[in-house]
Amino acid sequence: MRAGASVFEVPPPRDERELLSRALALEGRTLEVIAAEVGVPAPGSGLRAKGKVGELIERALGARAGTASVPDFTHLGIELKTIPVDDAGNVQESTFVCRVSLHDADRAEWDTSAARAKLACVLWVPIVVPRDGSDRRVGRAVLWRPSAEEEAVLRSDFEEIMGTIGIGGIEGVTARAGQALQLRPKADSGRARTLAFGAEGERIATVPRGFYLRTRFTARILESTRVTSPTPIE
Amino acid sequence: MRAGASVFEVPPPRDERELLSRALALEGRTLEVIAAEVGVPAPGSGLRAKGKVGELIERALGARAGTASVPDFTHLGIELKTIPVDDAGNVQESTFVCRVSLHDADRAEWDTSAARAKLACVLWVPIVVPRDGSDRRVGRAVLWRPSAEEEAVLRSDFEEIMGTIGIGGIEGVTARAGQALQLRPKADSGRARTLAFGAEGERIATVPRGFYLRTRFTARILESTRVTSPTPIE
DNA sequence: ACGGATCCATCATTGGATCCAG
DNA sequence: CTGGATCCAATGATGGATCCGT
Repeated sequence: MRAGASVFEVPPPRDERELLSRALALEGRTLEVIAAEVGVPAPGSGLRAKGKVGELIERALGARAGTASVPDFTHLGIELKTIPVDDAGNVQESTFVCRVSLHDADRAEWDTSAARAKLACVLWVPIVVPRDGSDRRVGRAVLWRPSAEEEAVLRSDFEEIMGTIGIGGIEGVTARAGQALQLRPKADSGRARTLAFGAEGERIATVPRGFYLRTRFTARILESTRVTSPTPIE
Repeated sequence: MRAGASVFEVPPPRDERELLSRALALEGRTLEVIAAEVGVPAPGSGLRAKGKVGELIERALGARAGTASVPDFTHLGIELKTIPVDDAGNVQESTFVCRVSLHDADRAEWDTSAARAKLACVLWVPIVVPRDGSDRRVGRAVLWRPSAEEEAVLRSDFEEIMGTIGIGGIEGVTARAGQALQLRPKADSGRARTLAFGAEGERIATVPRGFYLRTRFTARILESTRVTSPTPIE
């Protein structure tokens, strides 16, 4: 217990096994309980809490959220993502992946992209949000690496979207493009602007964008490892 | 040309081939043109036209719609269904199959049901409804008989729904039941009533119901024979 | 009441906008 | 400006209601 360090601070996990085992140990605990254990105020529900949950779980697993420029478990090559699910385990939201640089999209390649690096290995920690408004709890964590099929879809989406941006078509790209990966605004407001190029090569100012995983893509990842299978015939 | 008969009257088709060939020949024609050819006023678009389109196509194919108690192509064992689709060929609506007798549902069996008979062989005639409001046209007709898999789904839905009604559970059956076949009101208004039985065997008055095919089930039937495949990866 | 269907208010989905801390 | 995400108004899907002619 050194001066200046919280008595509750969790050390970084030494390896993948330790990280996963810690994450699995959180299953069933409410966010309030976990917050108390790591010594931070409990994140409020709803407003004023975006991003707080992710930071709480990072801290609980030893990522020392918000204290340095080295987030998540970079030393293990693992990305942490919390993901809201309902009582039945259904994924409720899309997942932010990374920002997209619009001004040099013509040189982007999937194999060397930030998107691919972020998605190479993800520790998914479901946050169960009960419909009746009772306390949020942690669900069963899943450590995921894309299958060949999944990566093929991601690559295809990436190339389609970046290709369109690369030829000056950013203004024609909506969140409807992409089976798994989609492009959406990533800014504090719709008035934020960043540099891009138009169809004639002219400089244009447009809202910053980021890649997101569609809800249904993440849903499949979590379903494939769920204990009770809902057997969807359709 | 006999007295009393329309000069435009189409004779009944002699066989399946002739019927299908006539239906395929309608592809691309607008409803207005077909109406003029068979000598009836063009069905209005939207309101005041429910059912009119089906009767127009019946007449154009030789079913003599609305003139007798023998509709469709009973002599060939073929049911005609017009089905609205958008410009891209996407099915827009569910399809009425038949009314359901609620008071003797406990004795109903799929093999001898009106629903199975109606769906044994269907000539689907797509009606293309352009989004821009331009004239409706006939699409490419499809003659369909359920595959073993399709019939298994239909049978399962039928048995589940009729089973529930049979034990007095009609008031618990909503249009959410059934993968392919669903039960919905079939009446001129929500105040119409017919005889059924409740959970204690008591007589109850409830809104008349009918079987309908879900939009997505019909969509698959038409997709499976569509020339240009949209390649849905998901 | 039956047989031909479509209409439309309500619910579910989701694309685009936004929130917070460092 | 970045990394952590959720919010919510507008669009889409569909369950229940309805329309017409015989």
